[in-house]
Amino acid sequence: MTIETLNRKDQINQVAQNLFRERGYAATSMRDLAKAIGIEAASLYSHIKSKEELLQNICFRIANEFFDEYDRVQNGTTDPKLRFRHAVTAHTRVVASNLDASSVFFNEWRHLNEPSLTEFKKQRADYEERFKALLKEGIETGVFRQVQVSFAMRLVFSTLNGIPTWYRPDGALSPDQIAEQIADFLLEGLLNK
Amino acid sequence: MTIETLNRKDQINQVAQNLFRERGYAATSMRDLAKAIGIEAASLYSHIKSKEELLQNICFRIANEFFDEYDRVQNGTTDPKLRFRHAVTAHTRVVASNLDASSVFFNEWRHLNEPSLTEFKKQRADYEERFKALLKEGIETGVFRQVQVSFAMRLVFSTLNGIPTWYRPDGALSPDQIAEQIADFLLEGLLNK
DNA sequence: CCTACCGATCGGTAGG
DNA sequence: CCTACCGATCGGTAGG
Repeated sequence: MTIETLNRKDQINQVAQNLFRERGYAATSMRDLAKAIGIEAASLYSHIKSKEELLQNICFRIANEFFDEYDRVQNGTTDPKLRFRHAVTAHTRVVASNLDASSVFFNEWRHLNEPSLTEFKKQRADYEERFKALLKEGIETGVFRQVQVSFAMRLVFSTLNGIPTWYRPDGALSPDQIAEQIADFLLEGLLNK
Repeated sequence: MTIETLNRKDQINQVAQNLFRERGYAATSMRDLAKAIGIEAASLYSHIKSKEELLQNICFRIANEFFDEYDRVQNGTTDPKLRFRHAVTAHTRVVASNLDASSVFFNEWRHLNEPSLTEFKKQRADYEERFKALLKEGIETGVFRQVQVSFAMRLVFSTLNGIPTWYRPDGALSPDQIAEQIADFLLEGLLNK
């Protein structure tokens, strides 16, 4: 594999991320993708195997980033409040640094075929369990209120996974800044107490 | 228009809501829809004008429900904290009572064509402004913390609009119960203070 | 990376 | 509500 085809392959993946996010996977044709790159649709298949392979690459790459970043920030931290805060900022960092790909991860995974679909759901459930464990830890140590763990986990992820719907990297807030503010919001709420 | 075709039309709209939610608008064919009902695809067009008309009906019906329910609960309330709480519970009630349709409203609106697309965005922006006004009111009266209004509004809607991803009506919590708990979560946060 | 092409499927219409 | 059908477009392959 030459350097030229490697670069072209990266370009295909990047443009696919953007189109899948903007129009949705099903509404994006391979001809749309080829046109955005400037080649013929048939030429795409010199670099990739199928349309679904593009979706798989996006979904599992982001899944890996979530796990890697989580492990990185949890390493050595024991304080429940800080552990939760680090998990939130790690997740936010991955989302804010991969807006196209994370949007596809959140919204287009249902178009995966088996066995990828089952594997995807499994990894997502494993990741969610990590956040549930953090919430449980915080409640048992009295740091968090007596919330229902599964319910709180869903609300936390709703907040975090909604980031691509409004965050613009050219805006006033950097990824680290929104990560801090989202953590504050989840921990403190809106009330002035 | 006979009673039979009216019922059939309602049935088409209801099944379309469900399929558009489960598979996405673009990935749902008119043949899928017809098959789920038990008629031929061509027969759908005795009751509806086009596939997009189905999407328009869903999106604008839900938009109207959001406005109507908001107006209903705000009527007469002046306390900032209560006004916000009522807005959250009203929104949650509409979502939890229309899980299929509200999912389509949140995720499939981009498939609307002009001029519906512009009209949809306008109505959504108007609705969001109402929540921003409530947040601003709460901050100015010292009830809420000094959060950035636009940012807080986005986080609130992320939480509320994520409901269809996890809420199951056959679960332990009723729509009114989750509405209360979500309002608590948004106001109080996670910390045990 | 292209031209040429494949069978399948799409939203929708004509006519009854 | 059906049969029969339309032109357009889909993901992908053969062969160079």
